[in-house]
Amino acid sequence: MPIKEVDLERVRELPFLKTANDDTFRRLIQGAFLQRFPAGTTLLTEGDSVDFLYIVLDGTVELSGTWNDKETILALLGPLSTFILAAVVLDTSALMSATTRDRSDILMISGETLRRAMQEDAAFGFAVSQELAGCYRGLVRSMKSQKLRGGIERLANYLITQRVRQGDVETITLPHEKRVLASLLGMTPENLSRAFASLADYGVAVNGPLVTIGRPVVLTRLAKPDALIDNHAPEVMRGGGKARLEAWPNQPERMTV
Amino acid sequence: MPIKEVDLERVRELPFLKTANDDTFRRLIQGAFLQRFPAGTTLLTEGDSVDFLYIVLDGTVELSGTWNDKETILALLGPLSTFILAAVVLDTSALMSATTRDRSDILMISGETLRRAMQEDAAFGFAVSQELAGCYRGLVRSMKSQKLRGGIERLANYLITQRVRQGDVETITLPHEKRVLASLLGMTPENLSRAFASLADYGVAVNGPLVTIGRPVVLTRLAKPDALIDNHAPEVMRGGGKARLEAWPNQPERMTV
DNA sequence: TTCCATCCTTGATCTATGTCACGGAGAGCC
DNA sequence: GGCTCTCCGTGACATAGATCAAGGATGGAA
Repeated sequence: MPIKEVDLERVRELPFLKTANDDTFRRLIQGAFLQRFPAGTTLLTEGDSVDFLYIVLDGTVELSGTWNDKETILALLGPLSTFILAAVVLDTSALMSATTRDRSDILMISGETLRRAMQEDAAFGFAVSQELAGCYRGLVRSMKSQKLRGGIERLANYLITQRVRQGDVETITLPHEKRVLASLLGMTPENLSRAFASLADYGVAVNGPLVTIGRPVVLTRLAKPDALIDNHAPEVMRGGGKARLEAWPNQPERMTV
Repeated sequence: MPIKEVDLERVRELPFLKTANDDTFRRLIQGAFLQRFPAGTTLLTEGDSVDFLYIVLDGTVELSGTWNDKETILALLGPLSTFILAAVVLDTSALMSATTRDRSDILMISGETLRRAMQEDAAFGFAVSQELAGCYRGLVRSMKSQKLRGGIERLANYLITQRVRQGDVETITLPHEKRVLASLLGMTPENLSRAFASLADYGVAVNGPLVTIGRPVVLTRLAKPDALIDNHAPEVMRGGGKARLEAWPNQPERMTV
């Protein structure tokens, strides 16, 4: 699948490619592939050695890990996310599997070329560091959420984050199947159902993939969102008024769709 | 506290400084401080803006996060670990608090200088990327352990990792108080006690900070260690023989003490 | 020595979460 | 319509983990 001019322009706008000089950019693109995959395609299995940096141009990619016949989803990535960057930088094997959830257009950049470019174009190398730092901080946030909050609280905060991202609407649309969401939030589908049921007391009404947040203030009081865990970018949080809610800066961090 | 020549040599050996050119190294050190802190000193509180990259030269530093009056330990760092690198690279505020657990010697490098150096010395910038990538992968491992394993399994794997790192000895020494270990493993101290008690059936005997692993094979059968979760570097795993145990490469990743 | 503080352990109990089983709603198909 | 499939919700139950309370061990400090 040829790389279209319009795709190139989109990719060029990625933060970690924006500061690269034209020469670096050209080199990276020259050895790159753009491929369209159907839903459910396994792009990478954990343990595989990694030859490419992947960039989601369209669709959704799920990053997951397994152990002892159990599986968990670690992140869901939408357009213009990179993944497997850390493994590429270290030229080692992947710790996570990557699977498409929708039909997806994926740009694959040669890992070898990327590493060489980083060592020759310092501005580009710095931008990659920033991208990695963003991924790292995204994971720190997930980890804190996982260890410090209970299931209902994780769900409540997820809903609030979605609400902000979807433009403070009253009714949000869950972007994924509920069993996928359950795994991302670290619980079973059965428990997610029950968590939704519990949130009815806080003004949350569920209708298929549509979730109406009738009393955002009440839900927020339960969720206690925190700027150091929840990344509500690009919108800024209003209301609430507690210490940590006062300043809610945009974080240039990876967003988990 | 003046920076001694011997300290400089140790710091120079850090992977992420080894490839830096002499000029870069000199510049980084020039604006650096070496400070000795007593145990229990808070170096950084989550939310603080970050001006320095920290490097543990001696002692132990705990990275923790809080929410809703609960606290959890995210990592315990020993000598020659860096921390808060991601926040420095992005010039943003810290997501974790950092506290000394022992008396500790900490080298502090100006964040501004570091960022400038990265953009001027591509080899150095690349090395920082590798350091960040290692931190990221360490967190991915923790996350998988947290979401996929139960408390007893997490403890069992912790013990096996310690055994490998301490040189395959029969009796290992827990490097931290048990309540600290409990928080790191994501459980309460009470539950850690009970988890130790359960492991008695698998040949584990506890005596204060000394833990004797009488039947490593039996414990390993329970723990099911996995190269994609547990980082047993620098030693290589022997025995076991299951698929994923065959190759257990040394991972150049951050080690959580 | 006695006192006190800290850390750890243990038992009783409660809560959260996982597991198993079942049934309904809806989509696609013949 | 009737079939089958997947996803979702729900009840009954089992298990893991948290909480509360108490007490034992240890190691200073007076």
